[in-house]
Amino acid sequence: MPELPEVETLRRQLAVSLTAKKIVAAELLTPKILQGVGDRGVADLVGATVAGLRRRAKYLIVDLSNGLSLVVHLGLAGQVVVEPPPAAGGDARITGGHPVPAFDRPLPHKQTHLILTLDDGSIVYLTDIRKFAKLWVVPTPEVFSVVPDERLGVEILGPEFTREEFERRLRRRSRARLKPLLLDQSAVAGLGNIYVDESLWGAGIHPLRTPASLDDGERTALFDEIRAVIDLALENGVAKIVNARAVEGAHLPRIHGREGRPCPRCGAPIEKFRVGGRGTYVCPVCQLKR
DNA sequence: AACTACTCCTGGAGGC
DNA sequence: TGCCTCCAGGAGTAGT
Repeated sequence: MPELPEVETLRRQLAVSLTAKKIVAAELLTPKILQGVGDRGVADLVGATVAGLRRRAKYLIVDLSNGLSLVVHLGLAGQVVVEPPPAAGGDARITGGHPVPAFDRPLPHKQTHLILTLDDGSIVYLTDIRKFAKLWVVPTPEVFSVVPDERLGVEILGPEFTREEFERRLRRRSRARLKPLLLDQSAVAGLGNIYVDESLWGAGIHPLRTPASLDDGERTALFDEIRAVIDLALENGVAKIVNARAVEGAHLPRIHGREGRPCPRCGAPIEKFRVGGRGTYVCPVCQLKR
């Protein structure tokens, strides 16, 4: 599930709750999620203090005081829960990522793959029902080997995401269909299936259109909508989807996961079809194929 | 360059 | 109730 807004929202919360805390225990319950870079493991995290949290595309980077970094990719169904220390009383769990299993399930459970215990008694749990999540433990200067710029395109929230840079990247793949192009992390980094559908709907552009078919106004609209939908999710809450359906009443998503329901702009029934194997939602009236 | 298929996994939903 | 099939928000690789 987790796309840029979900990972960034999680990063912001973890920055508050983990920074300056020391890791006193680390347990990896599912070894296969740890990716091999050198011989480092989660045991190397013990004794280190969390120096800060960064994000690149959908990767979460936990920088530690001992020169190592823990890099996490939540994949399709990764979830993080931080259980506050018992003494904290009313403090709620911090939760992020895929909402299944329910965040309030007792932890750990059989889908829990990593447990980090901090020196204030709080516990960080990484859960993933599908085991597609990935972890790396690498020296901080080598984080780039996990998240290389040649595989990860322009960062949407960064200063380099300008209209000019976006258009340059569209021009490079002018005959590709927009949906797979926007999903390709090496073009624009951070979008996933939900936010691509939302951006294209916002701009009134059909996912099977190509960059070459867009006029000036459409290119600008698409650029603006990508920023707008990401900002909306960061400010007002991320898209709420459970079992591939939009949660009724949530402000996002507006179109993804809403097959047959009325388009919020024109009222036409939203349609679903497949593009490159991915479930894709469009308003057949607002998003003309042209 | 662009597209498809297949892979890693497991759980939930819907059809019968 | 059970069994079957399909589907799922990511991303890498291989083949056409």
